[in-house]
Amino acid sequence: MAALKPYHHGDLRDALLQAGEQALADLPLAEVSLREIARRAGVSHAAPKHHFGTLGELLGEIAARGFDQFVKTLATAANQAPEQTPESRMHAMMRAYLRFAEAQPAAYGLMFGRANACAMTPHLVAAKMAAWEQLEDGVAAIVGPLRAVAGAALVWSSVHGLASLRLDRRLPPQIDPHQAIEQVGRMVIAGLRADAL
Amino acid sequence: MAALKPYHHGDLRDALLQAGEQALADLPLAEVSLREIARRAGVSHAAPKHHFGTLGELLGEIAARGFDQFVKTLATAANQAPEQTPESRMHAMMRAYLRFAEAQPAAYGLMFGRANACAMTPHLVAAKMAAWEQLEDGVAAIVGPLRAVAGAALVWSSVHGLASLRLDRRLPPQIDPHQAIEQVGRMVIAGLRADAL
DNA sequence: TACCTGTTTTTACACTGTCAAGATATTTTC
DNA sequence: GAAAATATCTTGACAGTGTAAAAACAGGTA
Repeated sequence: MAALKPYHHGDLRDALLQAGEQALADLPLAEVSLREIARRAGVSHAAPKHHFGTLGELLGEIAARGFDQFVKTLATAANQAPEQTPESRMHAMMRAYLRFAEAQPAAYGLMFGRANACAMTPHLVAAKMAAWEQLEDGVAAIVGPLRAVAGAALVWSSVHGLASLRLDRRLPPQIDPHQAIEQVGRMVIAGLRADAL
Repeated sequence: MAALKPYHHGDLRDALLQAGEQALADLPLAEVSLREIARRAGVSHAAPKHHFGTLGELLGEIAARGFDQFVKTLATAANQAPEQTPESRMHAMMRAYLRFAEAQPAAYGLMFGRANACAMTPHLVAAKMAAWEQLEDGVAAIVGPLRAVAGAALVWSSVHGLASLRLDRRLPPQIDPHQAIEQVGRMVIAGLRADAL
């Protein structure tokens, strides 16, 4: 149906998001420009303006999609954990978190990195909240609801720290991140249980 | 002695670094441009070229200076810890780490944030290594040298994660970071000791 | 003096995000 | 169906960026 170059793209909004994700995967973040994304989508450099006011909002929407996928990934990881104890589920989520960061470093950078890049679109706010609540629920299953907030801060901090040090290549070379996540996971959970006593 | 506008600045390299640090403190990172720094130093926009090839190297040098200060700050914090046990010294360093990040968010962002911004100048590499070794020594005093690497990964990850979530305002509002660092510190040290058994 | 070397400015280029105005398609209304 | 209104996309422009090359200037040296 679509002619070779119809004036109206038909689904440009989604095409821009996909082009943006692809660009994020191919290029360093600094080179992902509005014009580059438009180029990849085959439209003029000002075409995104109508669908996303600014570059920040476009990236914000991409980050929001990333969070949606992130939540699903962690949920299935927890559900497929070998033993269905709270601790085992939590450790599985931590592993999945690191794998997600490694598999989609660009999206992860947008989602958790310095927020300069993307704007806080409503979708992004909601998706981020969902991710936090998922984590807090998992922690609450170990330490109880009262200590869930602080415990979630520990879990998120440590895994996020490991992942972001890893992505920024700021880990000393002798550290293998997958080995580290095993030990970090054990220690964090031990720390949680110690505090729950 | 210095005339109002001597053609040769005399100490432009250092003046640029200071102007850069000031700019980092005043403006969001995205607005800290080479030209802005040059403007603040009162020189033409191409003057930095000769002292620092590119913007990345200028920022890299600023980051390196940040690491130098960082190492000193953590060392004095450890030495002033109330009890001079390894655990108490480590907890003091973790608190100092968070305070440093809060006091100098821009420098911290350069030092630990996504590395896109600054180039890996030799000074930066060395200063970063020094910081890591300082941390690893502190952990080794708790868990022994064999487990120091993994333990340091845990400590660095968790504190860096907390600090960066904090700076990016990605912590849910009910969390006070100073309260969190107390609990996170306790849990991390408990986790270290549990793993050391 | 004249020359050489290190700094700084000037000028230029390609690129960016965003805006305003125009062109074109789709939808709505009559 | 025709006309008018609206949504979508393009063109062109502006101020800003990083970086490079060439020109202007200062200081030291012979």
